[in-house]
Amino acid sequence: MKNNITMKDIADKLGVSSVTVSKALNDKEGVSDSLKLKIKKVAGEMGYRFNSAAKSIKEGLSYNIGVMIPERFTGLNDSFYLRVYQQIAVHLDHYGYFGILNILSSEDEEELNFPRLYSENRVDGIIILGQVSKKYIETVENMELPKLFLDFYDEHAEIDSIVTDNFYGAYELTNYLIHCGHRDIAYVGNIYSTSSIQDRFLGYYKSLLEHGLVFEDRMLLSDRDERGKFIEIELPEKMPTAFVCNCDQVAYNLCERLNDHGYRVPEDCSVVGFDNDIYATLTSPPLTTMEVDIEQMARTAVKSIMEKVSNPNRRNGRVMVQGKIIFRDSVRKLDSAK
Amino acid sequence: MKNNITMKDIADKLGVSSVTVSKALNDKEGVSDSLKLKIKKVAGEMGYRFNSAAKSIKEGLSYNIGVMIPERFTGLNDSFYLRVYQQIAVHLDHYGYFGILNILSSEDEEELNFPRLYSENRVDGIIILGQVSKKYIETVENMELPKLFLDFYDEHAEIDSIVTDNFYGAYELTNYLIHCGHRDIAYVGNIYSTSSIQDRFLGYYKSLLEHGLVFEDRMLLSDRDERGKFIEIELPEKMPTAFVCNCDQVAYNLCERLNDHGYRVPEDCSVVGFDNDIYATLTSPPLTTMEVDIEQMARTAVKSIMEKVSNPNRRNGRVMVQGKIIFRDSVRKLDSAK
DNA sequence: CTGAAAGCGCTTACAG
DNA sequence: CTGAAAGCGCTTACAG
Repeated sequence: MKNNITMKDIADKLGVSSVTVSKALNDKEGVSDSLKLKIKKVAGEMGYRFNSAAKSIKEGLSYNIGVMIPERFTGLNDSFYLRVYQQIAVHLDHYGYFGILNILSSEDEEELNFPRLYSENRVDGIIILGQVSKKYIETVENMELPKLFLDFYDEHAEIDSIVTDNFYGAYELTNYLIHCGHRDIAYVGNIYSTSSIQDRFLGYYKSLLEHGLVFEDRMLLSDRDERGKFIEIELPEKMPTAFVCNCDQVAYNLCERLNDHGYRVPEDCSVVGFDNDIYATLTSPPLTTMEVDIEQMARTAVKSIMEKVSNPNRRNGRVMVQGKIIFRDSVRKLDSAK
Repeated sequence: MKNNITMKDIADKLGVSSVTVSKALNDKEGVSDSLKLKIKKVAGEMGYRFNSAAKSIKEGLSYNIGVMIPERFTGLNDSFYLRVYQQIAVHLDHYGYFGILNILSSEDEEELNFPRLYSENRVDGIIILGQVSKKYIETVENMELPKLFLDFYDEHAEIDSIVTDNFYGAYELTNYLIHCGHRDIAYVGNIYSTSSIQDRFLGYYKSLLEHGLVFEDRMLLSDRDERGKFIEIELPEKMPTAFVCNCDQVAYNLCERLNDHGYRVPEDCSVVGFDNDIYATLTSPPLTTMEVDIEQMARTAVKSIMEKVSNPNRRNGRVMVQGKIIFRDSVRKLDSAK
């Protein structure tokens, strides 16, 4: 133990009790204003630092929230989750909380180990950021702690979740294309790969249906194999006038491919992406896309987990966070547009 | 307080004392192997979770390390520091530690406030990740805690630091260009902007000197204004055969600019970058560049801070972490190359 | 308005 | 090999 200054030290110096010091420093009632002031002043002078561990042990609260990100989402170009985590940290701060990052190793996920965060009682709640295996979801369910899925959900698990509104987002983007006069619109993505890709496809599909447009098989282009590895996108014989891509990176790949085949964006084909990540600004022209509202997701997640910490029975169900369309120059307004 | 299971509960159940339970669970001496086993078994069955706060208060250690990142480095495309933080978290785990992220708001930096991390005694040490203001460096110096600068240093401050070997990295890259037969090599970067840009320039310069090449003013191209905002790079009248860029993003910008002017990479001009970030793979052809070894930086930082936690007088000085050249296709071997 | 006592859950000497 | 006692720094009743 370093020779830290404690409340007792301050109390001794001023000839009062440590109870009084505690009350003064926490702005509680029962200490005269003048004494409070004097105590705070001396505390400052002595370089007193509050010992949060002592408070924790009394209250049974750590004032930390754990954020678990599966290892596989932390690759080089995958900074999305890290940015979410960062926003979470910022918002936790408003509640006097801190965020502790726990990368979930593939091994622990496989072996269904509890995270150390949990078994050492380091946190008052856990946010699982990024899809974990079905099996591991059960492990999470067994943790006696407020918990929250962020950016994914499980239809069976009784755990609150917060996700981007993929369905509505793709629906809106497709509506926009139709509004611009497009009638032959393709969707790019392997819809069996992830639930977001599938949900975004369904939003696209709903828009088609609502506008009386017929979906044909040739309008669905795959972008990756079953293991998630990107493949070369096969352009259809009869070219659509517009493409809804399941994410910006794929939109970027598509643009490259279109250019290679002599198609120009947006003169010959219009393209929209999803995410508004770095790839959206690397094409020329930059992409019209759906911005995932990271800040809002983080804010909502923090609010939800804090509610659950103060009331463990609180249920918020599945919350959708809406994005917003970023209009850029990758969509052409056809003459047929009204 | 939630109705948590404590060591006392396990002790009562087995008719032993909590001291014995503590010893057993911590694999300390003084408990028979059979009792140890039994205690561990019961602990598991009862879903016992260790209360780290209680340990903290006894030992005066939180088993957390704080990582402070100035707010301005956490922008959209600036995931570098977040990736470093993530690696730090992974390595801290090996020591039984966790990482707590504290974004340093511009306001706190301006007003020279201690981070809450520190004033609440939440961590055993602090890693400052990313350059903070001169003034704030003094504030950091006043914190009575092991601390470490990561990815920057201050010539005056008596604080250990870990940085990429910018100087040697640029030196090596330039050597490589010369080895490929280039004699007229420009450097791209505002050398008054940051110390890394300057250090990289000096490495480039050393290579020129060593090879008897003369540096001319026209060979220094600025890439940003005094406020760090990228500007359009002005190509010199007499074009060099190769460019050393202070980072990949600038190399990317330069390639665009070269293409616009009808120069092809690497046929007409060779280009090398620095960082090996996403921009290095977005040019065509992809860039030969210096990979900053994030993993190594994080590992070194964690090792250093842990040493300082166990021995507060430990000084490691300024440690350089070497990168390695990633060879790709943006450099042409000239015929004059030996 | 002020403080003595008890307790949070654990660990560290020390005694048996 | 086992355990009673004390203590880490704080807060929460409760008494004065």
